[in-house]
Formats: sequence, C-alpha cells, structure tokens
Amino acid sequence: MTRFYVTTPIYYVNAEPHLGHAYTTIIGDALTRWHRLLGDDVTYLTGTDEHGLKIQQAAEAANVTPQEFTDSIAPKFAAAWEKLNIANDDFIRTTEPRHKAAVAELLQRCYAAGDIELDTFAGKYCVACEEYYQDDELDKDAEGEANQCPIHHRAVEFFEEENYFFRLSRFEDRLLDWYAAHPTAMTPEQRGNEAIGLIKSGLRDFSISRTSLEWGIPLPWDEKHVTYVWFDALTNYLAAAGFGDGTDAYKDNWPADFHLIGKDIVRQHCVYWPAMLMSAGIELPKGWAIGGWLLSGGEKMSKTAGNVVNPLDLIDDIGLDGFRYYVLADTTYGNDGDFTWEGLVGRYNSDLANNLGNLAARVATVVAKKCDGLGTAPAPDSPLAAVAAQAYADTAASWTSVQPSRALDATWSLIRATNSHLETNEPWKSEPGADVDRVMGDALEALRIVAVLVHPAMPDTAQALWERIGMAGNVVDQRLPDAAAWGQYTAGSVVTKGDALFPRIKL
RNA sequence: GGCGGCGUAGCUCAGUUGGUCAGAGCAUCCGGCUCAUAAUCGGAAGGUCCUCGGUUCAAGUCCGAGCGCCGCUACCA
Repeated sequence: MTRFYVTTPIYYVNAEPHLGHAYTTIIGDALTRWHRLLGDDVTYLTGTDEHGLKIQQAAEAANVTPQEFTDSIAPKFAAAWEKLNIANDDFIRTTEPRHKAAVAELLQRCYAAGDIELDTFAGKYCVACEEYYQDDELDKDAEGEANQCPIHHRAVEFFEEENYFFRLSRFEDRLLDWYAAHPTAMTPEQRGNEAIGLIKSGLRDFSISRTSLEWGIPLPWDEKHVTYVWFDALTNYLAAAGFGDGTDAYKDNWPADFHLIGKDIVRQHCVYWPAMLMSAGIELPKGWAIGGWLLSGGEKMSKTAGNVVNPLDLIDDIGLDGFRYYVLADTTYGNDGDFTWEGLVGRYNSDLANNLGNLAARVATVVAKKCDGLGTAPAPDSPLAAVAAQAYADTAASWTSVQPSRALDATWSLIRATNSHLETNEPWKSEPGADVDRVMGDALEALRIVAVLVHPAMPDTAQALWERIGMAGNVVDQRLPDAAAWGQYTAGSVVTKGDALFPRIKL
C-alpha cells in the first residue's frame, strides 16, 4: 500500500482559528481524502505551535501558566476541525512529550554534526517588548538615529547575547543541488522558483536559542538555552511520525509526501527545514505545496480592517459542504484567493444548487414518474461513458498536482454533460420503456461516479447523493480508479428525491 | 535598493518542448424546453494574449527593453 503523509503548518495558539487556518486545513483534508479513495495509507497531520514569548506574555496577561493558557486554546482548533469535517489522523501539540523528545533528538544530531555552534548575537533590544529589532524596523530619534521602539516609543538598548546558531550558510550548494535533482518537489512551480531564488540570494546562519526565554524546549547539552521558533515548530512533522523515540520506526511514515504551507513561510519550510534535516542525516520531504492567502474582500484579514471572517459562522448560513466547496473551487491553489459573500453565494447557486443539486432532483423525479422509482441500468456504450472517463482522468491529474479548483472543474464537466444528455433525449416526453430506462440509467451512473469524485471536497454531500440514487454502503469505501469505471450502477435500486441537496440562496 | 512572481474575454483562470491556442466556467444577450431548486439545454457576442523591439517559415509561447500590479527582504495559513 502506498503511504501518503501530509501535514499542515501547526497553528500558533496566540489567536483562535480563523478563515486562513481553515483554508489550508480544508485543502489538506480534501487532498488526503482523495488519496484515501485511491487506497493509499494516509496520515494527515495538523496541530498547534505552543511555545515562545508571545504565549508566555499572553499567559501572564491572563494570569495563568503558559501550559494552562495553551491548554485552553488548542482544543478550539481541534474542535473547529471537527466542525469542518476534517479527517486528520493526528493532532500534535508542541507541548507534548513526544514532540519535546523529537526536538531534543534533532538538535542533538545537528549539534553532533557540528552545524550548531555558540556565537554572539548582538542587536537593538526593546526591554518593554523583550524583542530585538532591525534598524529599518525602528523609528528615528531627534538625531536621526534609528533607535526608537515603534511600539513603546522609547530608546532601545544595545544588547549582546550568547546564542546558538545553525550554520545554514554551509548548505547553500547542497540545497541547490538537491532541488536541481528534485525539480518537482515544490508546487506550484512559480512558488518553488521563489524558494530557489531565496537560496541563491545567499543564506545566513540563524539563531536557534535564547537564554531570555523560559517557555520552550531546553537545548539538551546546554539547558540555560531554550530553542527558539524553528527547531521547535518544524520538528513536529518528524515527531508525529515517531522520530525521537529511540528507534528508526519513524521511517515507516517519513518522509512526508507534502508539507502544505502558506507563501509566507516558504523560507522556513523550503530552506531551513531541509538544511536541518540534511545536517541530521534525515531524508528530506518529497514535496511542498505552497498556497497563497485567502483574502477577505481583497484585503488580508485583520481586526482593524473589520473583515475577519469566522468559518464556523459561514457554515450556519450556507452549510458545511457549500463552504468547503467554495474554498476549494473558487481559489487557484498557489495564488491568493478572495473571500466575498457574493462570491460564495454565486458559486453555491451556480455549481451546487443549479447544476449538481438540480440534476439530482430532476433525475429522481423522472425516475419516479417513468421508472416506478427504481433505478435502471446505464447503456454500456453511452456517450457519457467517455465523458466520465475523461472527467476522472482530469480530476485525478489535478489532485495529483494539488490543484483542487481544477479537479472540481473537471468533475463538473461530467455534471454538465449529464444535464445536456437529458436535454438531448428528453426522457420526460417519452412513454416508459427501454429508451427511457437507458437514459435514466446513464444519468444515475453519472451521479454515482460524481458522488465518488466529489467526496474529497464534500464528504456529507457525496454520501447523501450516494444514498439517494440507492447505492448501498459508503462512498468512503469506494476505491479508485475502479469505482470511476462506467457501468456499475445497480439497476433496481430505490431512488429517492428528498429535500433539495443545496437550496438556492437569495442574495 | 535587491531577489522573485504576475499581466490572456466584464470576472476568475486554462493554455506541454514555439506550428487549428485564441479557450473554459461565471456574468451578458437571443432562442428552445418545462422532468427539475425561476433550475436546464442550444446559440451569440465579447480579447492589439500589457507595450515596443528582436529571433523564426511560424511567438500568448523564446530573447531584450519598458510600463503596471504584487510578494519576499529573515515572527505571522
């Protein structure tokens, strides 16, 4: 069985889950559901990033311990994914023992390899923020010197701190060589090019520890230091596979097939992370899928702009699958998408209500009137057979290249062709008989295949459609490509109409 | 400033290695149909493929320059 291991970024628990988190997580869910249909042994991982100064400060502000603070937020992510019907196999928190063990092991390996060294970090530090700033981030003082904290408007101080550094600069050539040997590792291609550009423009060593920080994982060989950000966060992907338990069992799940990431964390995932793995002598991931942002009304969501969208509110208005479908179908993966209510309703009405939902309804009605409510057999030589084969091939190819919007468009070509097929034959005008039976069988068979193909995007809808056309069992148990082959609809099945799958929504 | 990306129909986007590549969906208009959720089907209209120049028998596709938009420049799906 083919293993298929996909990860989302772990989400920082200083904020509650929002549309952006949901966007990436839904894409990963659909992608992994597709691979389950293919019969792959799938592991879909998501989780939460819980260490660092911001959490420490937020906990202090809330007058609780950092652990209590993260314990209160992390479940909100897990709960949100449950509501969005996310079928993740694991949910990792960076405060778990398995994660801490993996981080310690990875650090130790890189340290042993000589790629982590003690050095001096010097910079301008705001005591109030407890953060270092670059010159261009600071405001200028009366003499024109860049030394005013932009937040606290007070002078920063020049601090020196002993930090451990990861010698990223040593990996430039090795990374370029690796990517040259694996040209399709990053998708879409233009996003991959940006990562290559980052490497070519020169790599600097980066600091991996702080002595001023308490809420984190200590370095195994120097416990005064706590790991800072990336050695902690990125390692979750390895930890969930079992790395750090003292055995090589993690290799059963590693390497990951895809790290799903946003365009803003390309440097860390496509440059830092493979270099860290190279240093530790661990196999690199097979792929990175790099998405854009889902904007809201053309702008990045922010509280001040007042355009924050809560995905869970949308479900109440348009239904879970309507929302999932919109997110997947209306954005080109790799580019920014734009969430608007008008766009959501437009997509929903045209694709779901008018096309898919209405097709299911009209088929059920005609079967009731002309076939006694019992499904009939499709014609082996139906013109829809070729359309279905092409739709499957295109859908599969698009999921393989992590392009959900194209995959769904390919699936919809079969829905449109089925509506057209009905118009061509007008079974509602004919007397019951072989001709009507054949056409309705074609339509039912097309709906059967559609139910399977839309499952990754809309699991509940797929199952509902499956049951309405009278198929037994569950869509999730279907296996591709066999299930997409023409001619498997079971004649004699009871077809039921039911309420509209997707009631039209008025704007 | 540096690096990178993008610019194809009103909108969102497809367009392998240059040779029916000028396309799809939505929106618009016209017509048909009335089984269906005022749904659907057919047809039409709509583009100097950002601009200029170059290579070529042939360029949306390659090269150069320019214009415009955007991202990254080291916390952030």
